[in-house]
Amino acid sequence: MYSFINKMNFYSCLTPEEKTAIQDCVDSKHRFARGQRLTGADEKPDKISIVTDGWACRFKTAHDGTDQIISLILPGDQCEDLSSVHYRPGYSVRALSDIRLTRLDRQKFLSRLTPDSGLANGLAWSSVVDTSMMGEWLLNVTRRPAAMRLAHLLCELFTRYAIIGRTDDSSMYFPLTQVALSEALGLSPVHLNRSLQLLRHKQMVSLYRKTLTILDWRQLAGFADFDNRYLHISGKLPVSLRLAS
Amino acid sequence: MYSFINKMNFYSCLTPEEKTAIQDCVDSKHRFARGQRLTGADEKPDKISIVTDGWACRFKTAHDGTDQIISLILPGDQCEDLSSVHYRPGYSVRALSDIRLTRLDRQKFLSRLTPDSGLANGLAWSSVVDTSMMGEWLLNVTRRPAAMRLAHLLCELFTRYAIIGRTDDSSMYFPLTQVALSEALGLSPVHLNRSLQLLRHKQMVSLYRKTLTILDWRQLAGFADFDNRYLHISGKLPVSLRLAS
DNA sequence: TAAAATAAATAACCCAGATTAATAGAGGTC
DNA sequence: GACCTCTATTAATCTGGGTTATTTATTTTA
Repeated sequence: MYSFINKMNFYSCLTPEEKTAIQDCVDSKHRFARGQRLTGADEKPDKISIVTDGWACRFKTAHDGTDQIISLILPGDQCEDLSSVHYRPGYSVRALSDIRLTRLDRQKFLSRLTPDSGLANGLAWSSVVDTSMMGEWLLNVTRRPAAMRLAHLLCELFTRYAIIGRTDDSSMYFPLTQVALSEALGLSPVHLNRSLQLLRHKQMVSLYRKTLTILDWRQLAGFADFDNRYLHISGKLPVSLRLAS
Repeated sequence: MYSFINKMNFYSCLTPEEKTAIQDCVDSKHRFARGQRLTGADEKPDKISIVTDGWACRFKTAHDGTDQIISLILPGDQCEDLSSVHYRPGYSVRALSDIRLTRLDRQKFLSRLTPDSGLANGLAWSSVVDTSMMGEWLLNVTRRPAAMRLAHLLCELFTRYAIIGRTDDSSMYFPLTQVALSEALGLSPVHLNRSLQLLRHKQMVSLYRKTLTILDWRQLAGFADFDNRYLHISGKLPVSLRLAS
């Protein structure tokens, strides 16, 4: 649960009481294996699910049966928009690695949300960032050529992972298969592989056995035209990542 | 202002007091000519801008200077996410036709937003729908081939226009140039034109002099794989549009 | 109403990325 | 450790959609 509390605390500023209040909302803990579906597009979630370890994604299935990943869920992220908690979300959620998940009691949780609590503020921020990331995702997928698109996603993920304090120097855990990456980027797996080879040959990244290493952040971010402002993290970033673009 | 009140009333249910309260928040009215920029990506809007007549769009500019339209703003829609009102939005807003715009005083408006007012509820819905539309937009742009993509957008727009009561039988005002359409769909103008010709030859639509006519809704919606559930309009739709796919 | 500017339509050619197929690693599993 | 499955890699070929260019409406402006 710390991952979630930390995230809220990052965007806002929680009082100690609020932190324990979140703990009090914990309903249950679960594990899911990679590939398992957590929620369907038609279900209305009655709990709030938070991934505490591992990666998941929201995705939509197209007319031809292929999936488009519309956002990636890292530790501390909710599986569904909080705002959409009453409605069918229109997307499904799937585990991209083995994951641990904590469910919060929706009723209890919402009752904590007095309008100007730090928690409400943190959630509002988090929702702003979600929307903003989705806009950038759209730009990425429609306007950038394949290798640049991949580079941009890697920059985003490394930055997000750094924010939650899980990067190790210039490396990070990276459980996405190339197929998952291709579903996220709207590319064929074959072409995704070609693009990855390109980034490798240019000595920008290394990706091997679920470990991503950024070999040259400046070059990668420049190549990707990565501008982290859309993540709304302003000053709270390690110095090494500030050289963006 | 009725357009906005109607929209809120569609998603929620406003008391007469709430309706006049919205009126009281009106700060100023403006007109903009087609092509004018209303807001930049870096400005924090201190008013809430609502388009009362005409069309606008949110767009982001890519590395190569081309624009990607990320959502279309029809009469009654806000120019910016309400939730992002404190932050740089990350996109710009541009008029796609001559438009009229009403600005609300942000302070006054937000003070009306007691948590369980009909207005707060309407805004929450509206934000859910915005996010949902964006997800579908992403799917549309990454997974559907050009003609289908265009057909899907036309279905969405016709449905949204029907909801706000501005369609005339099977026709509607449609001010988008082919260039604007191509920016929305992530296609080149040339290929957009080819795709439009296809829909015309198949007798699905006619588009001439800013008037779009749906010649065969069933065929168009089927061809586009259009499923209006993502618009969250459930029962409130004219019978003629319910045959969706 | 003529001239200028903008939008639409079409043709010819090109290319980024898709598709198909075949091979080679890696991880699991019994 | 032999077998099976999933993942990654690479090559060969194809195609949807891009690019460039030209012509023909429409609109707008003067």
